[in-house]
Amino acid sequence: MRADAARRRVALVREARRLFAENGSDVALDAVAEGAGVGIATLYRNFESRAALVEQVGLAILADLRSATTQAAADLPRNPGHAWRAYVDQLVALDLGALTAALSPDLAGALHGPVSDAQQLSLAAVESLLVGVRAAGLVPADLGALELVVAVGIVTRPQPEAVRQAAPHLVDRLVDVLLAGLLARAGVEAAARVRPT
Amino acid sequence: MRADAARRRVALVREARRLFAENGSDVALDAVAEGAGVGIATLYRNFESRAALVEQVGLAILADLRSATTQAAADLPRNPGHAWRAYVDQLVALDLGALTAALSPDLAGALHGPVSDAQQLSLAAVESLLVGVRAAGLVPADLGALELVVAVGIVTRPQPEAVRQAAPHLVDRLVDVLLAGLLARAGVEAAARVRPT
DNA sequence: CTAAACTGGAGGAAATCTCTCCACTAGAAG
DNA sequence: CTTCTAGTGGAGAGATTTCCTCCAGTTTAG
Repeated sequence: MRADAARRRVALVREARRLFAENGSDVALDAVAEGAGVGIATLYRNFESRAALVEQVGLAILADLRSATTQAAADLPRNPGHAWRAYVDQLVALDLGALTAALSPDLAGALHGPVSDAQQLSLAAVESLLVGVRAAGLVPADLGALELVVAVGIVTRPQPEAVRQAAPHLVDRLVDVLLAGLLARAGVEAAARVRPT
Repeated sequence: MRADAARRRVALVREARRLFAENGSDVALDAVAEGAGVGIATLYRNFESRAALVEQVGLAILADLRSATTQAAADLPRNPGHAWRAYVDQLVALDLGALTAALSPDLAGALHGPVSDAQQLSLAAVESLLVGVRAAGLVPADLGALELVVAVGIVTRPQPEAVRQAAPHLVDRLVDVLLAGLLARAGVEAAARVRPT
């Protein structure tokens, strides 16, 4: 494959990811091509169907999720509180909204196949990270990996311009409050363990 | 106006509200008419333009918001914790997602006019409710009315089927955790007031 | 420099959406 | 019950959007 062709392919996936996260996966393919600065023909040559493009976007996001998670797992023992907070911040920047909300209709048909495999790997990583996080008392015992990922996806789904303007930094605050809430719940559990009824 | 005509008009607004909340305000008007069980011509006779329909949906939601808020304000003195919780649960059932997320692009042009007036009234009501809620130590002092409304809108925006299936009851849990987080933050503030640094 | 890989975007086909028109249905007043 | 008229539904023309192919021309690698 020629070098410039590969570059264009990457640009297409990146732009598709951006647009999917912003508007859902039903964006016009023409818009993806234009946004990536390539002709529409190039898109169709690289991705046989819309589903193929969606799949690549899904894989890219899952790969990022997995690497962020491994990183956090390595940092956790040193400073649990800080590592956990930094991890969640990374998740926020990850277009999980695109994965869970926008892509899921298209990915539903791909319950088997590479996306599903990548998803299992990533979720397993998150789950094993959560073992340490729970032990550190940062989240309640019943917080699951899938639940965490979907929750972050919901909170960070991009909002229309008017909303962002009406309540700037709202997402950051929401994340702060959520983390505080998880911590509080973990605290309640711990107290119950120490002094059982 | 004939009685049956009025009934159809209401059905149209109700169906539009449902569909806007579910899919954003760019639903096909044909779909709204069909969902309401009336012909497309009836829709166009009642609402001159798409914007007129959107406006009515906005007014309906804002009216519900306001009445829920007044109700809660009346209940608050008797039992703050319970009233606050019940209020938030009501907000969750209110299609605020439709108001903030789906409608805002169309409503942006209506910055003056009936929708804007209704919004100011409703937000003023929420603000005055929050005075009591803050005093009861249930939320931090800097939680604003608009922020609360938009936050609930974000969290309750409807999710695609696949997401709902992957993590059922997630929205309920999110709301629980959020309330716990707000409470915890309010607690921190209170502690700081008692024992200032 | 040459061959082969690769490109862009015009444009036809297909789908979708908007909105009008008018023959008809069914409330309401007497 | 009859009559008058406000109100109805849905076909379909026209406008818009999206999909996808085709090929003359450009760019890279060797």
